[in-house]
Amino acid sequence: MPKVSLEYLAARRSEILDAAIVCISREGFHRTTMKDIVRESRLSPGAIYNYFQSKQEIIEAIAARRQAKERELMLEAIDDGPATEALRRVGDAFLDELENTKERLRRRVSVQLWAEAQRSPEVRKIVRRSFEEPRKLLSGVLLEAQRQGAIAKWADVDALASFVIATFHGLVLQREWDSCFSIEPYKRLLDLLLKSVAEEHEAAMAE
Amino acid sequence: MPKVSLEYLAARRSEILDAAIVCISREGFHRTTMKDIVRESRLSPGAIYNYFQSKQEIIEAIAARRQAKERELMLEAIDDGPATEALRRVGDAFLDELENTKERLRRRVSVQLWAEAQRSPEVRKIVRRSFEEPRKLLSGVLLEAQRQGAIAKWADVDALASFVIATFHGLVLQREWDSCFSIEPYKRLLDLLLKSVAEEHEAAMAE
Amino acid sequence: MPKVSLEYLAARRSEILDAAIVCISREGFHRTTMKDIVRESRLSPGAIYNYFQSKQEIIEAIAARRQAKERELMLEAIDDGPATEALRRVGDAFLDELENTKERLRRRVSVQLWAEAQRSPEVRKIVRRSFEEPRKLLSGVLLEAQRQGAIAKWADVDALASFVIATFHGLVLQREWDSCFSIEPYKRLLDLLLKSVAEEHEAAMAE
Amino acid sequence: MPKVSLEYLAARRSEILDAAIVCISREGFHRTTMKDIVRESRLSPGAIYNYFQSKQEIIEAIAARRQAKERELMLEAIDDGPATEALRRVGDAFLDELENTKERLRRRVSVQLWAEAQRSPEVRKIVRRSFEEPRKLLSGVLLEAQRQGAIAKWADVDALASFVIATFHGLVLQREWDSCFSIEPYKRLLDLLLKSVAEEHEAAMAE
DNA sequence: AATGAATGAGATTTCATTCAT
DNA sequence: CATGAATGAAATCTCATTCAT
Repeated sequence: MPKVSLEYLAARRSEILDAAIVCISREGFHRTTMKDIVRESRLSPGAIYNYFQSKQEIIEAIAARRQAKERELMLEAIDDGPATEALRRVGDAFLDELENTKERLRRRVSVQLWAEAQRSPEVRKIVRRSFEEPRKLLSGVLLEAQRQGAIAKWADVDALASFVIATFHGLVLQREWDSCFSIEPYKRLLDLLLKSVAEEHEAAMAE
Repeated sequence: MPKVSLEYLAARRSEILDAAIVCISREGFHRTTMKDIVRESRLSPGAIYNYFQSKQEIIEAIAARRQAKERELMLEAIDDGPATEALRRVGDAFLDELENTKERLRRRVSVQLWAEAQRSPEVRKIVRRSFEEPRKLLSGVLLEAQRQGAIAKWADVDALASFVIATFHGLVLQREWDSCFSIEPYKRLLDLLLKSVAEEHEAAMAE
Repeated sequence: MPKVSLEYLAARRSEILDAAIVCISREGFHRTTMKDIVRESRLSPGAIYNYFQSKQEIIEAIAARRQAKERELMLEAIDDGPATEALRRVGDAFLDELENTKERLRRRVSVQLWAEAQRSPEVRKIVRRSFEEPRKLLSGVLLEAQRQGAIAKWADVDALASFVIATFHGLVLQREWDSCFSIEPYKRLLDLLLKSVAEEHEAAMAE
Repeated sequence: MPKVSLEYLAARRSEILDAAIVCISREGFHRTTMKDIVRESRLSPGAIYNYFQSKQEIIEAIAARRQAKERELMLEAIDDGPATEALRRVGDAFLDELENTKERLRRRVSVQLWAEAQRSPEVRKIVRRSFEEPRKLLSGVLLEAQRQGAIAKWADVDALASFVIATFHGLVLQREWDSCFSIEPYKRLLDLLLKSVAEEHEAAMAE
């Protein structure tokens, strides 16, 4: 029987991850030392190692938590109205989040995750899931929209889903470095694209 | 005055960078040790430090070389025909490169550069340039296309340039992790978008 | 006055030592962590620290218990028959034990005690006693045997006692690592030695 | 091509082992820190790790060097005269060494090796060899002595070799802890044993 | 210029021990 | 007395960098 509740343990774990995210968003994963995380979390090295077996496991946990969160966000956006408008809702949900300060912190960490995924099989597995799962969810709802006539028959909904997600990831990067960044123009171009694939007479994607 | 020619020095520098890229694409920047680069370049630590003052300077040089190369590639694509078709040429040039094996290696390193840019001001400066310069070049040629009537007056060419570049960066990431990745669908969607902004009667971006 | 009986306390102490012996025989003293002992004893760290002030105290207690046990074993063997046959009885008692599985576990720990005695004064004191006391007991009974004429006058019973004990310790080590180990030959050689020192006409040890 | 000669490298390696032996003989293997060895060897941590991959590898190298040295010592003693006297020569060689100050240092480390052999397969392999090889060499020369008639036909030379080695190992331990230790009595008892197995009429070991 | 052995600061991790509950 | 989460000193090992040759 545990001395403290499972909730307590989960909360502590989460606190450590929060502290780690702050550090990693500042200095990157590899320049963040365990000492940094110790300081930020106001715990001791030993305490942290009671919750995570290694520094590597921390970045994996961050990746997993992130992936779960994004999945949730996307499911909410998808289910929150008619399928015909789902893509717009998803776009708004994710794009609006980009302006949120805390979210920007997490997006900085995402870039670190991408870099780490290139060498860590564990992180790669999770990052890969965070690419494929949203694409499948989006594909699914776009297919439904297509059935309902909101998207033209000739459109390739899988490609559309991939395209939209790729654009979003590119925006995450631009948000970081582009000095004159603003969301609005992207929304308009996304809308424009949506309208294009809605038109029956268009045949660009047909084969 | 140097004992060996400047060409010799530049060639050696370049060799070291090539070796470093191989290592970094395998293990990431921070997990790549100087020893790794020494082994891959078949030089000695001392030799490498004759060409670069630090490991950090190596990643900066990689970023700079990369940025110059991309600039060149874009200039070529832009200048290689009528402005009205420039975006298509640029898209093809960059997208086709994604399938090139050596290029994929370099793109893996790009992800490392993005991660490193978050903490190193030097790398950030170069990465930022590699975001902004292509955007300006693209904006310029799109503006020209707009003047020539290939793009509708109401279209925001700056946003369009940013959008296209964002999409491309997202593709670089998808190329890494998405198992069922293929370029063709993206090209079609890009074409579709181009056609949308070519049509006078469309007013989505008007204000 | 204690809340629980002294017997209970002693039993718990003993249980902890048993658990520690299992761990130490597996991984050695220094590679055995308190966590290991906690797991093996099915207690908690705090509980163990109620019975022992430190990990060091545990190894000391093991040494002391071991020493007491050996003393007892030797006293039994000595007192269990005529002095003239005592050495043979002692030899049998200890050698036969070497085949006992549980005893082998303890003998493995003995080797750890020897190693630890080299740096810990406390352990050294006990280990030293476990060398000297048996030697004195054995010397005493051999002297008695000599008085009774079973051992020749010229024989150095102290040296003989030391010699026999040294051989036994060497066997403990061989038992560990020698693949083709068997007790019988040693018993015969011991007998042979005994007969040699029993013969009046022999003068090898005289000077 | 190496910057320095192979001899230089071997000498450095050996110096490190010497330093380690001093430390380990003082504090035992596990209480000896790399810092201790660094201090004693007047090198830096990094330098030591150029010669050994880990602390564990240091103890293994010590074991191996020790084993080689003992082998050499035994071969010398065996070959240095008639087989009929070999056992006496071996006994003298090893026993006399016990009084040597530097050798005592090494013998203390041997005890640490025995303890470490219980958990490290690598060390165990070497320690095992250091038990079995001397036994075989001794058996061989005793067999030759037996052929030459110096040892009775009925004697079990394998057992005799094992017995002698066991006794020696026991002495190493007694040398450490027994306050009134002296070599002479052991030599006499060894001689006595030798004479016993030389006599034809004795039949104790016959079967 | 090139070499590569040496440096040593600093990183990650362990684990004996404590103490609030 | 028991619990087990927390502590933090200290251990092992790494690796960017230097410098005598």
